[in-house]
Amino acid sequence: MTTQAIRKTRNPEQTRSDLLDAAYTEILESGYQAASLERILANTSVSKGALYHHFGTKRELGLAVIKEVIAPQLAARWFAPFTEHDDPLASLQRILEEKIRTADESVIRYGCPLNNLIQEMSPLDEEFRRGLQQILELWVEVMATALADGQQAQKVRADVAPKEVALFIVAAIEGCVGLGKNAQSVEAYQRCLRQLQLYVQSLAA
Amino acid sequence: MTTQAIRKTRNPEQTRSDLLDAAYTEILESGYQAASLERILANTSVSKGALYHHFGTKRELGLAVIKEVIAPQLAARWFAPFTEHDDPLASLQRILEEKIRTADESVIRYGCPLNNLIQEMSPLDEEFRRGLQQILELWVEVMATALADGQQAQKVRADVAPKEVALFIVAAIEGCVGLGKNAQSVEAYQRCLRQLQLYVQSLAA
DNA sequence: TTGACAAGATACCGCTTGGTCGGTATCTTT
DNA sequence: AAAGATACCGACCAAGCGGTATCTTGTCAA
Repeated sequence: MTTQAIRKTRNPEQTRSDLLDAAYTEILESGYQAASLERILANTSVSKGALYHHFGTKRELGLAVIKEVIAPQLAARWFAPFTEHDDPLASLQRILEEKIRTADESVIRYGCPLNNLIQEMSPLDEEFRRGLQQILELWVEVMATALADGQQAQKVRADVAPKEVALFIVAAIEGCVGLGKNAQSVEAYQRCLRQLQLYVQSLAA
Repeated sequence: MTTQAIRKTRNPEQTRSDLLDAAYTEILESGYQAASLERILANTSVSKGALYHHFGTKRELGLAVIKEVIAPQLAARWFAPFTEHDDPLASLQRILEEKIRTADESVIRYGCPLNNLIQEMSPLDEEFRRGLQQILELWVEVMATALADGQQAQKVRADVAPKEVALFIVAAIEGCVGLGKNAQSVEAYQRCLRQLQLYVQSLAA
């Protein structure tokens, strides 16, 4: 016989979304493997029963965080701006300028959630890897397409290989975040992105 | 009363070094937090008592791996080649060419031990962060010095800022490894490094 | 109004984890 | 040879982990 501390009103979608948010934060702070379900529950005042009602395993929760939290977040912050104009280099410069301007301690502290999970999980779990890879490929594709369009519009040098350069730029971005994170220095992060800006500039026709 | 399975001959240095090697591998495969002491012991046939004789805590073992295994390894593979010649860009191209040529599944599978630990540990443990930062700073410094020397010798464009560019190159390298790791694709890794080569080439006077 | 099911609660479980501790064997010193 | 320090052994421990079982309660269609 148990007395239950019942939530007044039910709201399964809210519960699910609360769990995803808390899990996202916990994973960002501790990594996936070290993420504690107990801690996630404590931060949501959701019960373990509710958690396992919505997600079959910790793994499922982690995969859902990738698909439903991280992917949309990156899409909004990095992909979307490209589709707005016909000069991809200008778009990219604007994005980078924005990142440099708004860089603060929170970005530098925990780094890029995508990159964090890549380094930790991609050798350990094939499904995690594929989820992350999907985001990465979309990112590269969006950028490559924009670069190719830019070539048509004579804004981008004809000798650049769009896919290759897009891949490199994504790599450089992740690298910059990573270095800034370890230096715990907003300034180092900004200096690194500035060099990337110079590189992007050199791609102009 | 316990009967002990004694090692015929004592060899503390060997034991310590065995532990460091096994810990390095375990950390590379699982990350630091998920690294299991039991598994390390199983791979070394060293007893738990011996481990805790040489290292006070798991943390000490991890820090020792950074200082005594990862740091020298990176120094040998990435720093040393710079001091050999007076044309830093040529040195760098040679290093990158070598990396592209010898890229194999093992590099792509587990990525860069330095980068892995950065993403996982730098927000969680200040001493880990400092140990990793020391390696990073040395790397950047070696490269920056080489670039500055290259400017003196008129081999490097006068308008490049050595420290900034060195930082960016290190970031780009880590980024390339990271992307290759998640793509599980030697080819993606190579393509990414090729773009870095083109960038390095553009620095020539 | 009621039956069926979704949603949520909580006590509990087996297992692994990093770490401890009393003890023993070997090596060095005197 | 005695003694003291160093190296090593392995049983044990508390805590935290992800996961399960069993229960109650809210919701809504029939």
